[in-house]
Amino acid sequence: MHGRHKGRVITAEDVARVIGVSQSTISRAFSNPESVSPATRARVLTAAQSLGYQPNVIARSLITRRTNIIAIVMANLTDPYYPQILDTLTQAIQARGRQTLLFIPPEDGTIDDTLASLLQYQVDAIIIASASLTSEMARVCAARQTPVLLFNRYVPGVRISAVSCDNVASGRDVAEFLHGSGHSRPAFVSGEHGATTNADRRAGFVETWHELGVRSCLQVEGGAYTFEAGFEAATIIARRKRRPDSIFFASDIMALGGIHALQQAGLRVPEDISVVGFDDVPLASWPSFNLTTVRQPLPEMAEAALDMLALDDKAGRRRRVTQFVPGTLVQRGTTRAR
Amino acid sequence: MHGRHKGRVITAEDVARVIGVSQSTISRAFSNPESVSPATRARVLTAAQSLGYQPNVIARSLITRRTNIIAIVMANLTDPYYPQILDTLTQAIQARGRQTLLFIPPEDGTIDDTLASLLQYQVDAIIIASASLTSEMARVCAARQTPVLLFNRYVPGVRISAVSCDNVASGRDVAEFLHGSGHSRPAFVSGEHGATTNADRRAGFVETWHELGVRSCLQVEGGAYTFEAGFEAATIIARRKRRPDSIFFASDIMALGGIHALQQAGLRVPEDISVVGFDDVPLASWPSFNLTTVRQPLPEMAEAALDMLALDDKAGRRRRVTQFVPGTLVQRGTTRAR
DNA sequence: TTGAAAGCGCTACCAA
DNA sequence: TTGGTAGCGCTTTCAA
Repeated sequence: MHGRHKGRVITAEDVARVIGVSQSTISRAFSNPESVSPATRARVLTAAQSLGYQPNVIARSLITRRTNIIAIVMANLTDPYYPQILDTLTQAIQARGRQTLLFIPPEDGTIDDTLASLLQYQVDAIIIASASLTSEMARVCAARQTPVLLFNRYVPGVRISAVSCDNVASGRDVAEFLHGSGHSRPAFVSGEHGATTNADRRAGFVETWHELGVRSCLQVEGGAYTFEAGFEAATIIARRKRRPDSIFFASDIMALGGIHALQQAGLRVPEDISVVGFDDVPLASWPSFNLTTVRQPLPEMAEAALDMLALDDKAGRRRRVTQFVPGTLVQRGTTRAR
Repeated sequence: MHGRHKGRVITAEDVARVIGVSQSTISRAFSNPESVSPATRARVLTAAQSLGYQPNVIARSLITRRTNIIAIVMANLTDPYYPQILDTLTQAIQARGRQTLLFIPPEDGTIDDTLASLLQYQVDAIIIASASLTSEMARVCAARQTPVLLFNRYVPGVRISAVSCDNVASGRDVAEFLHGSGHSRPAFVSGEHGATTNADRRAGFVETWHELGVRSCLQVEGGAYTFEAGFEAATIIARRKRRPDSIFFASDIMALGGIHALQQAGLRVPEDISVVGFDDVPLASWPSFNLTTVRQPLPEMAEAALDMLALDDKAGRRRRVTQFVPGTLVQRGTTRAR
């Protein structure tokens, strides 16, 4: 008997008529159950069920000024790390009773246009998980009272909320781990140029080796978080006279490309050279890779992000800060003590 | 000067007041520009720009009964094939001026609950790219006039629109290719039990070998589209006395697991045994895998899906059929002529 | 080409 | 606890 009313959508008015109460009562039974007597509520729910009625959340949003929709802006869905982020964030969003609007910005266009069209949808918040945004656009969002948060990155000097893995600390961890297991000739292969993720991982890693008394840390520019970039960087490293005994790649995918290059150059991992990645993407734990890496604390990062957005805080008073969540070194088979 | 009105959101009424026209005119200038004189339209747009006005699409949806939002239901974001689907679909949706609401159904719960909450959001259509749906729920959606489409799967016997790769034909292609390149002892490793994708790939493959006069095609149950399932199936195959000379895995990820198992068993791919996968996920083309596989025509499938949903057809008259789009065999390094 | 007015389905206030 | 009523911001007739 569900909504058999050919084409007509059932409204609260319809339900009200059927059981002889006012439309307001139907509304209250759904949006504020305590304000209706248990008996009435039961009758409403039963009638709604049999008529196939469900509140129209669009109409609700118009008056409450809340859509319960959170936008996620994300390019690069083909990089295996991003789906992980999307999965974690979306599940966290749904766990809080919200829904996810997914935006993939066009490759060429600026993200500002994307954001503008997002704002039309009256989303409650925007989480940007790739690309950045101009300070102009940040101002527009602020004026609209729409909280914006950068996930997995931050923009130094711009006052936008951000949640990121503590990349500096993790870089340190990797350096200390390698040093502690007897390595003394480290190398770092960087990823996307200009990304804070990249710069911070390097900074933590390189500085720590310095503090540990190791003067020279070889640094090779990868240029992108890709298999090919890792491959090429490792090829260069493999050809050096004085080879490093360990390489820290700025991402797992780069590390996998790097390992392939090292093996092609006749080097064994980890016997001849240790390799550490970053992200702990699903592939990293596959037996064929078994990559030592840094796991980003995605669930904690997602929770921190949603907390910062203060979705339930009607006053709209939220902290605008950058929050760093520590990662975890996961030891697998691509490193070994020297 | 963008929307500096502390907290107040700019409405069409505000713009109207500023330039001394009616609110209707503002509305028309945005939703139906031809119905307004060029001069007026220009004034409206200028004023809107400087005030930071943008139409509220929620309010618009309430009256037009179209949200321009399409829901995608997808679990398994960690499997690398699904992000590819999501990416392609979302970009196609955006190219048609719509937005994507992403739903990840809870692992335990039925998809019916998910769909119910989706309908509240008044989405214009629902694309289900993982899991299936009950015929009961299909009826509810039909009553609500919300078109539903299954992507990458179909339910035989249930009248729901569906778009899928032509898995039977691709299974044939693989068989013919292997036969043509001198193989004569084929094996098929199946994936998720009960999935049409799986059954169709097998059917096309096995039947074709029969037609080609090869009686026995070894069939091993993998049970899931996972690395481990492929690994275990290949381990069993490697132990057989009379080994196949080629294995067709129901998915790329399984094939990669299988290759790892074969290599551990001391077999060389493709020298001792050829391997073919399915999907052409990004990893498949990485130099370290270089997997021969079947590429699913995702862009074409996405276009077909959106066409079938007939979003612009106000009459709501849509074909309810299953459409199969042919895939392409991509020859790489895991197969060779015998 | 433009404006006035009705109303989309709901929430929220106030009175009963 | 319930009902009446006034909108939320927009689109869409219908007249002017």
